[in-house]
Amino acid sequence: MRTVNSEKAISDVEQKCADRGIRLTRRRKEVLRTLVLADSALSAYEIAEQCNADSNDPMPAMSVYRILDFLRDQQFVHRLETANKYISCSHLSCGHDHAQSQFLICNECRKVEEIDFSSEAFSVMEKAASAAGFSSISPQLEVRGLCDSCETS
Amino acid sequence: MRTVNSEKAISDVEQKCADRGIRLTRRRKEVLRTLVLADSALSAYEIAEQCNADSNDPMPAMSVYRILDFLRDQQFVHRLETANKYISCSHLSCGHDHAQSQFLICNECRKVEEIDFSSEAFSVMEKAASAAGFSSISPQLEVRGLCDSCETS
DNA sequence: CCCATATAAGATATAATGTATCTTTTACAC
DNA sequence: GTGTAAAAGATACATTATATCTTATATGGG
Repeated sequence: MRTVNSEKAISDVEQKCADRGIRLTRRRKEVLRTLVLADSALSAYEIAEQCNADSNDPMPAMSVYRILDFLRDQQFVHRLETANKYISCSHLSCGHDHAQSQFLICNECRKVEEIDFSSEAFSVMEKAASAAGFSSISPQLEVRGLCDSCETS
Repeated sequence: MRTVNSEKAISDVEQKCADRGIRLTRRRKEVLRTLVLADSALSAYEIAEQCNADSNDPMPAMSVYRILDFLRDQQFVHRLETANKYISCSHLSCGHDHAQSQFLICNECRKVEEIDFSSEAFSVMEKAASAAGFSSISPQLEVRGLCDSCETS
């Protein structure tokens, strides 16, 4: 498990949904829970598989995609574009917004860390982008590498 | 066309292959030329399609994948991980190595710019990564955004 | 020059990821 | 309760990619 506070994260999401006037249905909660409990980022089909292992009511992959769209719109889940996988936001229990999301992805063990680059780092990037004709850039960044434990082994 | 020097780029690659003792076969040259002439990044299947439009000898998609592997090994071509597309290196005619490759990708018109971030920008990122337990990170970075011309329209 | 070997290419099947669309069910307001 | 909108189910299919086996081509050593 990625966190000891999985249950709290889920109930915090429930509260946020209530606040926003949207529904965290049973199916959506299943998908969210799967991601919150996962040790790593999962593909949509892996999520479906995991849901099916956990319950008798089969979760079709198509539903997973739809539900991921919803959860991503709400910023509860991120899609890792370089990995075609999905991961729950590490700030589910925070009160404030997390428009920024930077990920470090280990090419060996697939571990993913969601970090906050300094605004300095981001503004350096923005400056370089702007010079190349891109004034507005996405704050989502995926950096591949080796985590320290994979590197030393 | 991305450059007026397409032909030069290709013959420079031929020279590099000769220097490295590897073969730039007809098929490989076809794929490379397609990418060098392309206005944008192409998927493997789009490359095959384009090759087939240009010649009578059908290029199977499987060959494209194999050839892309080769061209990527040699750093003549990059894979855009966030787009599942391929693009020729913008430094085909340079004498020196280009281990680094940073891309700005327009979410609207799909334009791609290959740029060189300052080493300062990269070291800022490395520092943040290192603090999060990733001491070795890949120099390939893909930043999504809107190019200035799409932004204003 | 011819053969042996290695590299490249061809061919086929299939896996993995994702989208489109139409129908049915469920939740919720009235 | 009934009507409406949102969610979920179901099916088909598109796109991207890998695995594997066979055939062709290039290249170096006799």
